[in-house]
Amino acid sequence: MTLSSRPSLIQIAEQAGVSPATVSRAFNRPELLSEATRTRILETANRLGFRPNRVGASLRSGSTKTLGLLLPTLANPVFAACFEGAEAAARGAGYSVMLATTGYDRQREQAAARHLLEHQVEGLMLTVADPAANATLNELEADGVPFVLAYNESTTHPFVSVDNHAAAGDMLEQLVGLGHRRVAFVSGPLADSDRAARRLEGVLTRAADLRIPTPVHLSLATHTAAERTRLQSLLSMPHPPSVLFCSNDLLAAAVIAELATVGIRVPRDLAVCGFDGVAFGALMVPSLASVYQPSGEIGHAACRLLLDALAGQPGTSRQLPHRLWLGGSVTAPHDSLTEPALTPDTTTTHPTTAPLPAPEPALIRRFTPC
Amino acid sequence: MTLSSRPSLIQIAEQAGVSPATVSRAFNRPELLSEATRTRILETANRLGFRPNRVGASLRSGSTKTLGLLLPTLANPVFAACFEGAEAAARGAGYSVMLATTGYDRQREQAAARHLLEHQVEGLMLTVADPAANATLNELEADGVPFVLAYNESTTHPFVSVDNHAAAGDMLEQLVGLGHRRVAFVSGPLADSDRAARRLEGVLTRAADLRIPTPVHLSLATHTAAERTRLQSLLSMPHPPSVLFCSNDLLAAAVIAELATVGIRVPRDLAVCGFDGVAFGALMVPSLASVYQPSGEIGHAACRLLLDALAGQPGTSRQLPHRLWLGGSVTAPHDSLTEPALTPDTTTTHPTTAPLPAPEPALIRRFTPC
DNA sequence: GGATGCCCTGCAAACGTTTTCATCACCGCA
DNA sequence: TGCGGTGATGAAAACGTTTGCAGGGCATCC
Repeated sequence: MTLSSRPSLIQIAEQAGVSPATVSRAFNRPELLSEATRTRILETANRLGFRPNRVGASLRSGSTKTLGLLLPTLANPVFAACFEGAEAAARGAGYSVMLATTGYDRQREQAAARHLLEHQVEGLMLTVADPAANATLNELEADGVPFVLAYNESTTHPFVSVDNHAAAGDMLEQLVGLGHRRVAFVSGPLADSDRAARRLEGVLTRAADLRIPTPVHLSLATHTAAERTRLQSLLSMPHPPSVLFCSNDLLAAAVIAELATVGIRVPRDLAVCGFDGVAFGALMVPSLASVYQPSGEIGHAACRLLLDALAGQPGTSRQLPHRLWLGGSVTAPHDSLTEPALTPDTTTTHPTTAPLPAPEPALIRRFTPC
Repeated sequence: MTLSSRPSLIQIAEQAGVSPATVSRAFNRPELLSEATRTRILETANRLGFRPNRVGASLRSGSTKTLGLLLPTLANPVFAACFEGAEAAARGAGYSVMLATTGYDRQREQAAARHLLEHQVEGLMLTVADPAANATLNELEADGVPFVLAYNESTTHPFVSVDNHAAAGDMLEQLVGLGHRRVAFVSGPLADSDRAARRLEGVLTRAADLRIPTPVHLSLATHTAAERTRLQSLLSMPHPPSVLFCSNDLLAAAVIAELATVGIRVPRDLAVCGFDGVAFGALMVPSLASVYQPSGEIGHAACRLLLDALAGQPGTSRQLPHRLWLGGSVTAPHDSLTEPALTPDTTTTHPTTAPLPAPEPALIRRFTPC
């Protein structure tokens, strides 16, 4: 019933009649001790409720066994999944993860990175707006802090992502295969996301390959009232797009909701697809067509890459395979019969494109508890 | 270009020609120093790129300025928002948050709590299955570790949540006001979530108050194939429910998707509502009717409560106000004309029930970057 | 001019652990 | 009997910081 704080290693040593060093060894190098002393120590520790103090250990050993993870926001389930993947990988290696979110704000990004470094994280995993020009990254580099990018792609820094260029191209190809010719790519400000920029590029490149009209790019900025009219004016052009390819699923959902308010039905009047493959997209009605990227694995792989680097095994950047999920939000355009459709075998194939397995049969299960 | 790790406070002291103590004070108690020495130290620190080592500081001061947050999963945006709220509150007070997820697993819960405590977090915020009987909580209590529950309600432990009982009752009342009489409450196993249990209770109590037939409870467990048929058999009863009240939004979305596969349209054939008020619910078409709970603020308030307790100002549990969001997934039942509707003023009113402000006009903005 | 007090700074211990080095007992072997 | 080796443990320093205590300098006041 005492509120006495837990005993330290020293008290265990005294109680067990050994030196502090021996107690330490009982936990970290048990093979060095005799059976007898080891069990005696473990028993005393148990009895007194000993809990090793990582702060002391970290200070002395110079290793906190902790990694930092810097993400834009957890409101996007993509990043939430990334955290869980990274955390699992870290835990598997005896490491902890310290998470911080930036809200897409450069100031907070830098502040958070420094904060994590003050906590002596041994390395960092992060997603930034544009790795090619990023103050935080430069600082890390200058400091010699090991780090790995997640979701970003870079020629100069280690990263884990999907091949955004190819993935977006693959989705476009599917759309074209369904008969779509007039495509609009919808995104936020490209300066805020190199992913969106690459996806747009991928769409444009593949469109040229497939010889369809150059897709329109609609970049929605902050001010929504105005953006709403821009979206509508896009759709009231003489030859409006038959499909909107949104740079991420959250945006796609928002766009679909927006369209609904002006009476445009998806996919009947207009097809819409997204990018990310978030779980709730599969629950939408119709389900959201999307490019699935394995977020949990991205986090996991980024963490592994970082851990390997810390262990002196630098490893190499990875592009994990994406999958196309052709949900009900995309169908053939209603005027598709009036335009010649490409035959499937004129389209190029990509090794990373594979049909997504049947929709998760146990979604209910995963969402049941709370 | 040197990979030299950052200098310690000692090097700064040497360079600036002062004692380590003075350097420490330059950062923590600057008012104690003369203008001259303070600026000299700060300059040297800046020049050498000094970064205070929190591990050393924590060890000496006995305070890590870090709190633990233990949540079931980030896959549910409710908890993601909770983290961001808690993190903001902590940051505002100079604290950090260390997050761990349990995946609704008791073993992991306990392990994670211990892990956080080894990291010397000064207190814990957590969401558990049932606070009335929880090994982790008992251990914390026995250890005298300060903690605050989030989302859980408890008579014996401090918590921050909404009034689940009243909130669910209020939603039921709205449904009844629309003409619904046959209600089914759908949840996961109640043992996994005291929130769901309280919501069910709230529904049953209010149903009795309003003198409508006792709502049916459908508890969906793990095995989905079987659950699917249970759901369908519920709907093929002689007098099937006209509305499904799901214990959370993710479940509601999954149920709606499930219904769609068997040709049941929402809300035309059956109304569905959820609980949580997650952002993507507002983006669904039709938008998901739900009980909105302020997750960010729950996290924020829980953190404040914990911080106050650490500061010796114990504070009291809080139930934050909920809001009803009457999305398009709920309309009057198609047979409502055949049944007498209660007049609005026969229904009781609750202070925490207030109409939700117009749907977030800038949803697109929030989801644009990635 | 000496006592008083305040402002600024330094000394040194302490936080809890890890780790290097040394010690000691004991065994086997020549 | 002596010697090298091995296995088990201890002594003590170190990690980077904070903080109680003390002291020196300087001004103020009687």
